[in-house]
Amino acid sequence: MPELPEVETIARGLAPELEGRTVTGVTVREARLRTPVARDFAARLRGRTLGRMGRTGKYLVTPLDDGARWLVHLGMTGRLTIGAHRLPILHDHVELRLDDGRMLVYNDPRRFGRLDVLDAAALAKVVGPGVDALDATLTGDWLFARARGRRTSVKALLMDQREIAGLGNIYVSELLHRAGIRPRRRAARLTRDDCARAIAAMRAVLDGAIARGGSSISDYRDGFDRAGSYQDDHLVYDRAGEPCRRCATPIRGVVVVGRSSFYCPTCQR
DNA sequence: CGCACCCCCTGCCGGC
DNA sequence: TGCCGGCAGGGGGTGC
Repeated sequence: MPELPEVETIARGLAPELEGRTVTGVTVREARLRTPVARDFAARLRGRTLGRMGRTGKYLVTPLDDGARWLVHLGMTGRLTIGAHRLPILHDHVELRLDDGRMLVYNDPRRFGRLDVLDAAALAKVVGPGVDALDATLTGDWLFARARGRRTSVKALLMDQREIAGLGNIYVSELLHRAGIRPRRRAARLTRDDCARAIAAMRAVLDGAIARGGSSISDYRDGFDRAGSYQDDHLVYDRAGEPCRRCATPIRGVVVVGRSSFYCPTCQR
């Protein structure tokens, strides 16, 4: 579910609420996430004061006062919300109580997410080498260089978190439409100009989505349990058969490297 | 190396 | 109406 704009929205919303707060209690109700919650998770978080929550790729990262980092990945259906104390509801797997009387709840029906407390070295391994999609060093020339000699599709390259961290299925479809590039195009066949347009489109799409609080297709909610609205601005994602908003050609839905993909056969080549 | 395919899970939707 | 198959925004592993 959550890609960069959704994770960024959560981080921006929760950071000022959490900074300086101390974790007074932790309850792990269900540890069987995709990566199981470690046995000492609660012990490593309890009593810690939280620093400023940030985002790298699709990970939420919060520094702790002992030098470790609290890490959250939302998988497909994870939600991390702050609010008044309440009784647990279905799929409330982890609960953090704060010294201001509120609590943070991690709810995740599919349990594909991850919660961990890691030192800097372990965190770097988990997060991987990918350059964050909003990093200013990403340029068309950078992408052009990374695409040289690659036999894979442009879609697979852009979705590869070891290359660019933060893009997922929705935003790759959206940015490729704006850049005029079909998702199955071989990465190595991108021109320098294609790459420049792709990077510019990526920034425009991500900035637009963040401004709208992310896309809420079904599950996504921000840190205050509010939906985003960028799904109303989608030009191609999940619009197979509907008219292209630029040229009215029916949008095509195809499968590329195992993921549903959407493009306009007229606007994209 | 790249990809198809499998897995992890629950929920929802469309077809019958 | 009810059941069942297919599919879903993520990521990791295997084997060809």
